[in-house]
Amino acid sequence: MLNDRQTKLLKIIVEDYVKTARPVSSKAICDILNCSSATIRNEMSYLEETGLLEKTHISSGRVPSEKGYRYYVDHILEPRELNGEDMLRLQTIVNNSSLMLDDYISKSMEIVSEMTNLTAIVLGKSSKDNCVSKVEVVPINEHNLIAIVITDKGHVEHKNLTIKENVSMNDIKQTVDLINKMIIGTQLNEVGKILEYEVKPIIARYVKQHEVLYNAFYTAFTDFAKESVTMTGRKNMLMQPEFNNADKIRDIISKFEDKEIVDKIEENDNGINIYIGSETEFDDDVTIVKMKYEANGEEGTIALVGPKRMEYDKVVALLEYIKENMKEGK
Amino acid sequence: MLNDRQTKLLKIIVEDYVKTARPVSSKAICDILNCSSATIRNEMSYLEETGLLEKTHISSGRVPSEKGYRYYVDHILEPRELNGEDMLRLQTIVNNSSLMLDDYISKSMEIVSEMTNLTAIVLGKSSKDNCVSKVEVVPINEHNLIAIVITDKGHVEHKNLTIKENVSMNDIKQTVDLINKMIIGTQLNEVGKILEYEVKPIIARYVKQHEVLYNAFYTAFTDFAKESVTMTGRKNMLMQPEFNNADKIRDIISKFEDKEIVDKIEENDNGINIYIGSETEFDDDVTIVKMKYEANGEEGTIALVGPKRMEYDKVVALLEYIKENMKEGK
DNA sequence: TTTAGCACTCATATATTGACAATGCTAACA
DNA sequence: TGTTAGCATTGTCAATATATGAGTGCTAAA
Repeated sequence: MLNDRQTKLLKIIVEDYVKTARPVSSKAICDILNCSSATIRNEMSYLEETGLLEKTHISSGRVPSEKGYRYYVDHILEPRELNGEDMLRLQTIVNNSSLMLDDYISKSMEIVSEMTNLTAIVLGKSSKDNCVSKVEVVPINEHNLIAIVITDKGHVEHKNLTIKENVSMNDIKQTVDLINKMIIGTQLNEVGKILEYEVKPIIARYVKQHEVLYNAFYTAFTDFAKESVTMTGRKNMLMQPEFNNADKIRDIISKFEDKEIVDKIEENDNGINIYIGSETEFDDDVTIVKMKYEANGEEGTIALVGPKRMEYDKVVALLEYIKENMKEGK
Repeated sequence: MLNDRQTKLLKIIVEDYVKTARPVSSKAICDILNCSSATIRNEMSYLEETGLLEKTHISSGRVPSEKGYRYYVDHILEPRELNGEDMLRLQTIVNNSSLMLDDYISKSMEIVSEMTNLTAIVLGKSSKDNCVSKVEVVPINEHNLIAIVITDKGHVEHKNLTIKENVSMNDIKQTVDLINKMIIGTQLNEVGKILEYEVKPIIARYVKQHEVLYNAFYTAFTDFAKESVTMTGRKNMLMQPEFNNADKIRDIISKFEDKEIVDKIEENDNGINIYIGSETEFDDDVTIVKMKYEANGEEGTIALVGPKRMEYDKVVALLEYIKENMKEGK
C-alpha cells in the first residue's frame, strides 16, 4: 500500500504523462509537492521498486508501468467532472428525442471519439435473444425474393434469395405463412432448430419444391445471427505519439480489420471495464475501456480503444454520462 | 512518340520497379535489351528529358514518373492473362449461383484485394433510380415503429421511427396504405416531392395526428438516399514500402475515413478508368482504378486503391474478368 | 527525514568517414 | 550515326565519433 504522498506522486506522474507523453522528471514535481527533487527521487525509486513506475532508460524521468496504470485506475482514479462544452455537445444528442437507442449510442460515441482522440467501437447488440416478430417475403422477379425478418426489439435483417427452379408464388406464400405461424416469438438462435425439426417436415408435405425454398430460408436465418461492429475515429488514436512508427500503425490497423480480435472485447462482465496493455490481448501499448449497457431490455457493448496513456478519468466520466442518459428510456 | 526500343525500355522499367520497388539501374537491363549499360543510360536520359522517368537522387537508378505510368497505361499496358490459381479462386464465386449480384461483387472484390494487395472499395449502387416497390410498417411497441422500404431492384432499407404522441394503429395503417398507393413505382429521389405535394394534403384530411406521422416517414425516406461504401484490405495496401512512414499512413487512413473523398472516386465515365497520383485528388503516391458496371439494370462502381507502383496489367485483367462474369445475368 | 551537490549515464543531434551503386560524359570504335 | 568502354562524379547508406543536456543515484550534511 502506498502512503499519502506516494499516492499523490503516482497520480501526478500518471496525469502529467498522459498530458505530455514525456517521462516525468523529479524536478518538475518539486513545486507541486513542496519538496526538493531529491526527495521526489527517493519516493520515485520506491515506486519503481514496487513496479508502479518505469524508466525508459537509466537516466530518464519516470513513466507509469502497466501495473502503475492499473493501480491508478483501481485506487486513485475518480471520474472527472465533464466540462461545460463537452456536456453541451452530448446533451444535444440526449435531447434529440426522435433518436432511438441505437442511434443515440452511435452518435454519442462518434462525439466521444472526437473529444478523446480514441477509437470508438459499437458492438452489434447481441441479437441472439431477440425474438422473431415477423417474417416477410417480397418477390422481386421470377428468381429473386427478399426475405425480411423483424425482431421484437426492433432489429431488421433482410436477405436476397435466389431460387433457380420455378417455384410457384402460391408455394412461397404457403411457406412464409407456415414459417410465420411456427416461429414467431422464437429466439433467433433457436430458429435453426425449429426450422429443421418442425417446419421442414410440414412444408415437405405441402409444398412442391420444398427443398429449394427451405434451403433459401435456412441460410437467410442463419446469416442473421452475424453481429455488426462499427468503428469511428481510428485515425484519431493513431495520431498519438505512441503510434509514430509505421509498423506499429500497420499492426494496429490489421488488428482492427480482424473482426475476431474486436469481438473478443465483448467477453466480460457488466459495468465499465478497463483492460490495460497486455490485458487487452490486442497490443501492449493499448488500453480498451468497455461498457456493457442494458436499456429497454436491449443490451450491447461499447468500447473505446486508445493508447495506455489515455485520460482515464475523462473516459470513465463520458461513458457514465452516456449510460446515465440512456436509462431514461428511449 | 517513343521508338521501339524506348517503349520496351519504359515497359521493362515500369514492370521491374513495380515488382521490386527499387530504382532500376542501366546495368540490370543490358541483358534483356542486348546492349551495354551505357546505351541504356543514353536512352534513359532521353526518357527522363521527356518526363517519363525520374531519379530519386542524382546517382540513382530510374523510376517511372507519374507521366511515365500514364504513358505505360495508355500505350503499353495490355491486360495480363490471369494465372490458373487466381482464375480458379474467382471461378468458385462465379459458379456459386445462389449469390446475388451484390454479394458476387463484394466477395470477388475481397479476393481481388487479397490477390493484389490493394484496397478494394465497393461503392453503394446508386439507388437513386430505384423505384419503390413496397412500403411496410411494423409496430414494435407503443412508441416505436419500423418502416421498411423495398425497391424494384431488390434493395431494402429500414428505419426505426419514434412517435411521441399517441397515434392510433388505425391512423398508421391508413397512412401506410396511402403511401403505398401513391408512391409505388416512384423513383427514390422523387419520393420526397410526392410525399410533400400529394400525400401530405390527403393524410392531413383523413388522419388525426398527420404531422407526427408525416414527419416520421419523411425523414425515413430521405435517409434512404444515403449510399453505402464498403472497403476491404486497407491493411494490404499499407504494407507496401511506399507507405512506410507513420505520417504517410496516417494521412491515407484519414483519407479513407473521410467518406467525401472516397465518394469523389465515383464521378466519371464508364468502363475501367485509371487515375494516377495527382489525378486522384487523394495522394500523389496513390493510384485508383475504378470500374462502373451495369448488370440487370443495376449499376454500381468498384474501385481498387493502392500505390502508383501497382501491377496495372493484373488489376485490369481482374476487373475485366469480374465484369465479364457479371454480364451473364445473376 | 530532507536536501544540496556531484559524478554518472544515456538519448539526441550532428558531423565524419568509407564503401558502394549509379550516373554523365568523353573519346574511341563499328 | 549509333554503340561502347572507362573514369570522374555524386549521392545513399551504415558505421563511428563527438558534444550537449536532461535526469538520475548516491553520499554526506542539515
